[in-house]
Amino acid sequence: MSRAISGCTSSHKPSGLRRDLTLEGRRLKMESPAAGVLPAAGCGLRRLVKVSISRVFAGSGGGVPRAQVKSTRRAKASPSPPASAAVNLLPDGRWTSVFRRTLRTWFDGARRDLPWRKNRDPYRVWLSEIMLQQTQVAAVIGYFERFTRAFPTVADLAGASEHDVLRLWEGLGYYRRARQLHKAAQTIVAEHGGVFPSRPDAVRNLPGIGRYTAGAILSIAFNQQEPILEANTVRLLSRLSAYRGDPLAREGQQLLWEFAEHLVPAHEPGLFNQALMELGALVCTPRNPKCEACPAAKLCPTRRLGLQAEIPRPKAKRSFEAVREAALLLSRADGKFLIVQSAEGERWGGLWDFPRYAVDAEQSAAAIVELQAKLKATVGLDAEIGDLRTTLKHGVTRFRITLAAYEATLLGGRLKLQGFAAARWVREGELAAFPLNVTARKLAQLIVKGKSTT
DNA sequence: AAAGCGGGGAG
DNA sequence: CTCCCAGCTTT
Repeated sequence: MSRAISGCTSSHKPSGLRRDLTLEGRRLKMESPAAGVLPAAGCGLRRLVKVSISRVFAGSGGGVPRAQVKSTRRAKASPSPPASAAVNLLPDGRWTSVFRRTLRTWFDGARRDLPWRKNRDPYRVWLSEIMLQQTQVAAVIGYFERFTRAFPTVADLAGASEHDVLRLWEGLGYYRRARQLHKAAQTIVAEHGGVFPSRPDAVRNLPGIGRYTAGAILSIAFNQQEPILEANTVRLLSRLSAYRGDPLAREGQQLLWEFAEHLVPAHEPGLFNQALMELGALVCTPRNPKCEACPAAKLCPTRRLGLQAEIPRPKAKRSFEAVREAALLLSRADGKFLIVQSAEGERWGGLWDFPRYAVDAEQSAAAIVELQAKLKATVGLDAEIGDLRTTLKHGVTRFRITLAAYEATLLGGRLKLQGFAAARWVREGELAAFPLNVTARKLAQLIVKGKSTT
C-alpha cells in the first residue's frame, strides 16, 4: 500500500516573489499554456501542490447461504406470534393488540428527547427525516439544530442559496439530500403556497421523499395511518415475525411492509411508528439485542428460538473497487488556492474540493511519475515532484483514503480543467466559507495551520 | 435487481 | 478492523 510515502522535509513558506522555486532540489516548470478555462496568475506564481492518495479497497464476498427452513412452533402462554411462512407474516388480532399496547406503554417511558420531537411541525419532521436517511440519530442532532436556526420555515429554506444549504449540510454526507431538500422547499412555495402538503401523492412526489419518508411525515406530522419501514423496523419486524429470508430482497420488503401496515394503529400512528423505531434503535439492536429489557420479549418468536444472531439475515458483503486519487493544491502568489465544485451526479456533487487525479500506481515512485504525466496532460504543467508524504488518513465506508502531499512550484500559464461544475481561486481565509468535502476540509485546515506543507 | 451515494459511531 | 445507520434515485 502506498501510504508509506513520506519524508518531505521542505518547509518553505509561500511568498509573492517571482522566483524559480525549487523544492527538494527539484523544479516545476510551466509548459506552454494551453487554452483553458482558468487563468493562472501570470507571473510570480508560486504553487503549492499537494497530492492525496486515496484508495478504495476491493474485495468481494458472497452472502452467507442459509437454510430456508424455519420452525414455526407457537407460543403457549403468550399470544400467537406471526407465522413466518413465506407468504404471510401477519399475526392474529390478539397478538397485534397486545403488541401495540405494550409498545406504546414502553415508549411513554423510554422515549428520547430529540429536537425534532419538540412539536409536529411538518417542516421540521420532514427535515429530520431527510437528515436521518442512512444517518444515525446522534449524528443528526447538531445539524438539525443549526439548520432550523438558520432556516426556521420552508420559505426560509426555499429562499436560501444552495451554497448556504450545502454549508449547513457539510459533513453529513449524501449531499444529494440537501439539494433535493432545497428544491422541494421551492416546489412547496411555488405549488403549495408555502404550506407543506398533506396529501400522500403530493408528499411522495417531492424530490428525496420515498415510501418510508412519506409514511413518516404523514403519520408523525399529519396523524395519518401510514406505515413505515426503515433500518430499525426491518430488523425489529424481521425478528417479531422470525422471517428468515433476506429482508432487503423484494419478497422480504413486501412482507415487511405488509406487516408494518397491519400493525400501524388508527390512533396516534405517528407515535406508534416512532415507538417501533425507538425499540429497534435502543433495544432490538443489530448485535446483542437487549432482549431482557424488551417489552415485547414474550411476543418475539426469534427470542424464543434463540435466533437473534441469524435474524435478520446478515447482508452480503459489498464488493469494492480499488481507487487511488491525488488532490492537487495550487496556490498563487496572491495566496489564492484553486478549488473546484463537483458536478451534479458525481461524488460530492455540489461540494467544493481540491481537484483530484486518479493514480493507478501502487508505489510512491511510480505514483510520482504517473502524476507528472497527468499534470502535464490535464493542467499543462511540467512538474518535478518532491517527496510525497502522508498528511492524513481518512476512512469512509467504501473508501480508504490516505492523503499524502508533495510540493512543487508553478510559474504561470493557464489551466485546463474539465468535468467540474465550477472552479475558483479563493484566498486561504475564504476556504472555510465554502462547503467542502471532509478531506478537502482537513487539507484546508492544514493549509491554515502550517502554511508550509510539512 | 443492483449500484451509487458520505461520514461517523459502535463493537 | 467490520458492520451499520429514521433511504432514495438511477440504470
